[in-house]
Amino acid sequence: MKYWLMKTEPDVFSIDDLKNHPQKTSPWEGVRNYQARNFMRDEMKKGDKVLIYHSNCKPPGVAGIAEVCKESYPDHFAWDKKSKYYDAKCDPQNPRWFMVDVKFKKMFKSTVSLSELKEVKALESMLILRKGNRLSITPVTKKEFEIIEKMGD
DNA sequence: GCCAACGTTGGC
DNA sequence: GCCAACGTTGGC
Repeated sequence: MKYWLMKTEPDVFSIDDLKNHPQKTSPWEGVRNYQARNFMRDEMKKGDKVLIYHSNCKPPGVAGIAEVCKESYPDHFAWDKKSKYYDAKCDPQNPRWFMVDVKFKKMFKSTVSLSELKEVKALESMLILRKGNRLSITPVTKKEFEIIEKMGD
């Protein structure tokens, strides 16, 4: 089993939105970055654990936990002209973008903020803490996941 | 709102 | 294939 961190802007889609979805699941649509796509398409498996990270908000940080409940399939929003994730260069016969579905697991009592994460020595190699990192999906180690989960409880 | 860091685009 | 210009991300 693998561990991941997925960023989302809570104004657009928050962990509360995930919790309130039918069956508490949702497709993770709209990823338009090849590296992040490759993680979803090739490496994310059912049952993998996911830290849900809220970005572009106060405070930024990990808000809770989800898990992968459906493995990759084409992101059909790419050819939905009404979607804000529409990509004119995409051909449904040859999908370019993929997504997985995630299921809500739990909300932290309070968000484990970015500044708190930065204070933990054992987390210093996390990609999310690197300056200028913009990748919206990053792998995390089991240890990192467990430390953050404990911080949130 | 600012701006540094990054990914993508497109001319050459 | 290089790289400048551009658009986006995201913390502050």
